[in-house]
Amino acid sequence: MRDFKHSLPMQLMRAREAAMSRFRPLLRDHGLTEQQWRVIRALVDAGGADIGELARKSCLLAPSLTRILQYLESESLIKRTQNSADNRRVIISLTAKGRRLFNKIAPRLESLYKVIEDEFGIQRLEALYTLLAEFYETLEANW
Amino acid sequence: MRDFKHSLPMQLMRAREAAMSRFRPLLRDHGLTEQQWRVIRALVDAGGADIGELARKSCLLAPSLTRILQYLESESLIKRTQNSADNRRVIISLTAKGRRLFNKIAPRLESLYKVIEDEFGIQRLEALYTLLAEFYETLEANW
DNA sequence: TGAATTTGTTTAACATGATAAGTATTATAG
DNA sequence: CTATAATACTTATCATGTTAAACAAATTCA
Repeated sequence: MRDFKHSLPMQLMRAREAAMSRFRPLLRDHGLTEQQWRVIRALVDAGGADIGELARKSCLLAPSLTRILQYLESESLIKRTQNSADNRRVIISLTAKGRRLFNKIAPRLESLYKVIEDEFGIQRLEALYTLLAEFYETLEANW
Repeated sequence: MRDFKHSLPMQLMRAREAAMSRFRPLLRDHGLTEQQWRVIRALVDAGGADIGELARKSCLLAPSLTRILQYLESESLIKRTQNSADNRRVIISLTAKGRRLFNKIAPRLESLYKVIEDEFGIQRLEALYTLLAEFYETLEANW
């Protein structure tokens, strides 16, 4: 069998962890987990989205997102609006407090990101992006 | 700020999930989670290892590994041996039952893996491996 | 030697991952 | 119309992720 270290899911995980271990402390300093941050960031991008869309954008499963939104709402970082056209749907958006938190964290994360760009090189990073995008598009297309 | 979809940890996660979603059902059919499988596979590779080594090889945090080993031991898939030279260390190894389970699952996973190789192309897959390895080596070296 | 430190592992607590099942609302077929 | 199916979301349950702290055995060092 293939060498264990030569397992793709493993390699992807290691690479991700190498990057995240640099970002997590900053998020933690602001009382956020990585996943809570993904939700906030997706909301900035979308400017309001129903929960299904938010789950796709933030790469979270619906049950996880449900719990995360309960917490973020309790912290007044997000708010819910009912969609009158479809009462099943709930529209989520950031509060002013949520936006302020984003604005505080985003530039610092960006700085950490630039360090990685410098260390690894923008060209190689772009090559990696491209391969990764092609990879999951290939796999999802043929499924 | 960088486009959200253009976030490296996100891309790595998507790619990993695209691959894992093909493997997980098989593992599940055999009553194993992805992480339990990683431990079994690491043990086949190492043929017996203490918990720290096992944690590194399987990319699991010690607390997770502790719980996983408790489960695998309750299923008689692994066994513990005390290291007489250092009573803090516990040596973990597979039981015959554990090895049999590995032998049953491994070739089927390998088949699924080959499908991915065919879809994405071995060359591109190798290129991806190389970039990923370089990426986390760069990040860990400078940390 | 023996107090202080380090190392290997486990426990605790809370958040998330993963699957299945439940609930309410909307869409669809007959 | 209305029984049925599909959709959007939540709840439930168990396993793992993450951090901090506890614990015991080994090491260091005054």
